[in-house]
Amino acid sequence: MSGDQVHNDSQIEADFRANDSHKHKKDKEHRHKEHKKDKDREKTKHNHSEHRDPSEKKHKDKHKDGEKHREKDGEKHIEKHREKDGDKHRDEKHREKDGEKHGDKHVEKHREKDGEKHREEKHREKDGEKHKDKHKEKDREKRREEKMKSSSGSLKIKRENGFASPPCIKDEPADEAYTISTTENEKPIKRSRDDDDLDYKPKKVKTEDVKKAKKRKQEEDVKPKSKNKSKVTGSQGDGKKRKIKKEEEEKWKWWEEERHSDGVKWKFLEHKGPLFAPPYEPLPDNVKFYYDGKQVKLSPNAEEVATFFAKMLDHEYTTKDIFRKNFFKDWKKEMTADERNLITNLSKCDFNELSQYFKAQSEARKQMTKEEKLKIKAENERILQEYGFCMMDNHKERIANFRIEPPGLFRGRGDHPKMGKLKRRIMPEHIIINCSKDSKVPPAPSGHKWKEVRHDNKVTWLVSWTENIQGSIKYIMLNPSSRIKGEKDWQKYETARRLKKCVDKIRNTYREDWKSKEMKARQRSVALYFIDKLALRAGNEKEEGETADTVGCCSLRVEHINLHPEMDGQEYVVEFDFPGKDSIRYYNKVPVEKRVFKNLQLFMENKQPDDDLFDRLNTSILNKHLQDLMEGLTAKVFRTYNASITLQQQLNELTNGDDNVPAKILSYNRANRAVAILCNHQRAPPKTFEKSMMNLQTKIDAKKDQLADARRELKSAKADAKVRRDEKTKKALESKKKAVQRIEEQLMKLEVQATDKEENKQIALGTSKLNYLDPRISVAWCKKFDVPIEKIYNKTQREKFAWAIDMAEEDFQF
DNA sequence: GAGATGACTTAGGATCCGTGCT
DNA sequence: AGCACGGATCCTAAGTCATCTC
Repeated sequence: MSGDQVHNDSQIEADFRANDSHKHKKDKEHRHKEHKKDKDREKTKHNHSEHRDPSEKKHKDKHKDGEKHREKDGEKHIEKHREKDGDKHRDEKHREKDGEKHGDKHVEKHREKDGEKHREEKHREKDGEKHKDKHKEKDREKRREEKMKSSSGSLKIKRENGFASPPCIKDEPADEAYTISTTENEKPIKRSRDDDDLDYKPKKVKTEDVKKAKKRKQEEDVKPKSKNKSKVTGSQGDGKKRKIKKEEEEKWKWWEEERHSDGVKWKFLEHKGPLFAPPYEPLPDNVKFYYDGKQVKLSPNAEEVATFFAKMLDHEYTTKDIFRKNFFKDWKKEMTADERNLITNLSKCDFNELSQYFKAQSEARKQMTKEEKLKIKAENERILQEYGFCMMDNHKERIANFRIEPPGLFRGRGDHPKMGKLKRRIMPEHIIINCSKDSKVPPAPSGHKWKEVRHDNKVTWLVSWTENIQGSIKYIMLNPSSRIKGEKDWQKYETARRLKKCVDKIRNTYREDWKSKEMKARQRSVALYFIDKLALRAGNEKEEGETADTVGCCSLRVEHINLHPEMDGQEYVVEFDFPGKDSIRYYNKVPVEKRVFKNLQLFMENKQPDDDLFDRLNTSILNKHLQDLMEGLTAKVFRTYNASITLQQQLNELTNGDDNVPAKILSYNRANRAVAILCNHQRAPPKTFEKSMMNLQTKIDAKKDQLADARRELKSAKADAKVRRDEKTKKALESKKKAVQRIEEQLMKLEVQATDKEENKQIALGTSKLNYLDPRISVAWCKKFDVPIEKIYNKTQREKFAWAIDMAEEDFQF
C-alpha cells in the first residue's frame, strides 16, 4: 500500500469520525444494543455454532467438537493427514486423471493449504468409524466439503469457485483504470443496454428483459397465445378430447410465444379455489388427557390445540422454553374459563395418551391393505384433478399449493421468538380469491363466504390469506412448470448473463470505491465485494424480536467477523461467523485484499460487537446503486451469476469426455457441489448416513475380493494358455479377461458412488440446482457429453426446466 | 427518506413412496 | 412379504426486492 493510500485512509477515518450525520444508522445500532443487552454475548456466539438447533442435539454437539478441533489444531495435522491420505485410491486417481490437467490442481492446492480438514478425520476417529481407512480418499474429499459447514476448509473452495472471474479481483487495482469511482453520478459504469443483446435466444425471440418487454407491450394486447389456443378452448367435456388436449398442453412451448407486457400477468384466470384443511375430529373417549395426574375432558377447541402439541411430543421443539411458553399462552386462549383455571402449568400436563394414539394411527396407516391404499391414492388423485389445476390464458396449468395450510403450532427455525404459537385455522372468510372477471368465480363452501374476490391481473396468485403469526400474506400460486414461473426463471438467468458482460467493470468500480472519500461508498463497495466474492445474501433489516436473529451482508454486525492480519500463513484474513437464512451458520475464513481489510478495521473502529458493521448501508441503498450500474441488477443477481458461472467453469474443468457416464456424473455432481459450497447450502446429515456408508463399503470390499479372485484366475488361465495353445484355453482366457474387466467396472461404479455420497454428506445440491444454476448449462453439458438428461434432472425438474431442455444446444455457454 | 406492505423466490426439513434386498 | 433406504415430493418458513404511504 502506497503512502498516499495510507494517508488517504487516515484522512477518511478522520472525516468519518468527525462526520456524525448518520443518526438513523445510529439509532439502528442503538436499538440493537438495547435489545441485545440482555442477551449475553457468550450465548450468542454459542448459538452460532448451534445453528442447526431445531434438529438433533447430537448433531450439534458433534459439530461443535469438530469446530473446536478445527480451530485448535488447524494446520499441523494437515501434514499428517496428507501422508495418511497418501494412498487414496481410484477415486483420487480418477480425479488426477481428469483433474490434474484441468483445473483440479488448484483445488488440490487448496486442500493442502487448508488445515482444517482433518478435523473431520479426528472426528471420525473419535466416532470409531474404522471403515474409514478404506476411504481415506473420500475423507479427503469429504473433509474438503464438510468443513464448509463447519469451517474454514470451505473457504478455499469457496474462494476458488466463488470467484468466478478471479483475475480481475485479485490483482491490485491500478487506480487509473477506472476514474469513475466516487461520486454518485458516475455514468461510466452504466452499461448501456446495447450490450445486452447477449440474451440467448435459441428459437424465437422471447428473451427480452422486463423493460424491453414493456416497450413492446402492445402486441399482446391483441392476443398472447394463439398457437395452441384452439385445443384448449372452452368446455371440452369428453375424455378423449381432454386427453388430447392434455398432451398438447404438456408440449406447450410457451417460450416460443410472446410475453405479456408491462406487468400484466394474465388475461384469463379461472380456478376452483383452495382446498381447506379437514375439520378437526375429536378424540375417541378412551384417549385421555391428564392434568396433574387427574383425567380432564377438554373442550373441543382446547383439545384440538392439545393434539397439536401431542403430535410434536417427540420433537425437540417441545423441550424449548420459548416454544412451551408460546404454546401454553395460546392454548389457554382456546380454553374455557374453567379449563383456564384448572390448567396453570404446562409441566403438569400429560399428553402421552394422545401421543400414543396418533402414533398408533400412523402405524395403522402403514399397515393398511393394498386396496385401502389404492383407494386413498385414487381419492388424492381426484382431489388433485379437481383443485390442482387452473385455466390461465387458455392453458391448463398446475397449481403448486392448492391446500390451505392446516392449523398447528408454528415451527420457526433457529431461535425463533414465536415458535410454538398457534397457527389458526384458515376459514373461507379469511380468503381472498383472485381470478378474471369473465371467469367462473369459485363458490365458497356452503354457509361461508370469501373475504373478497378480486380481479387483479398484475399479480400471479390465485388465492391469498393473512397468516396470524407474523401477519404476513400467504399465497396459492402456480407450479414451477407453469409459463408464469418459467418465464420469470428464464429472465432471471438472462439478467445474470447480462451481469456477466459487465461484471468486470463493476468489479473495477467497487475496487475503486474502496478508496473513496465517502464512507458510504466505501461501505457499499466492501459489502458488494463480499456479495460478489462470497455470494452472500443482501441482508435486509429485520424487525427485532419478531424473527430469529439472522443476518446477511448489509446487516452484518461487528461481532460477526474477526480480522486476522496474518493467519495460517496468509495475510489479511477475515473470519466470518454468523447465522444466515434459516439460521444456517456461515463460517468462512477468507483472505482479502489489504484495502478491504483496512476498510473493515475502519468500519469497526469504536463500535460495539452488536453494532452494524456497515452502518451507512442497507439493501435499499445498495440495490439502488446496483440499478445504476446495470438495469435490473440487484444483490441477488450476483448469487445467481456466480453460481452459474461456477458450474460452467467447473464442468469445463472437470469433465473428461473419455470417461464413462457414471464418472461424468460424478464430475457433474462435483461441479454442482462446488456451487452448493459457494452458496452455503447445507443439510443435516441423514440419520442413517454412517450406516449406509458402511453398507456400501461392505459391498465394495466384497467386490474387491471378487476382483482379486478373478485376477488370480486370469493369471492362471494365462499361464495355461502359454503352455497349451489350444482353442479351448484361449477361449477360457478371453472369458477370464472379460470377467475381470466387468468386475473392475462394477467396482469403479461402487466406488464412485461411495465418493459421491461421502462428499455429499452435509451438502445439499438440490437448492442450487433448482434455483441458481442456469439449466441450459446442464442441458448443453448433457448433450455435449452424451449423458442422458434424466441422469441430471428428475421428472419434476425436467418439467420445470422444459424450456431449457428444449432450447439449449450443446454449444450453449452461460 | 423511513417504514410498511405485498409479491415473489429461495430454503431445509418432513413425509411419502417406489425399489431392491432378505 | 416385509423392510430399509433414498430420492421425490410436499410443506411452509424465511429471505429479497419493489412499491406504497406518510
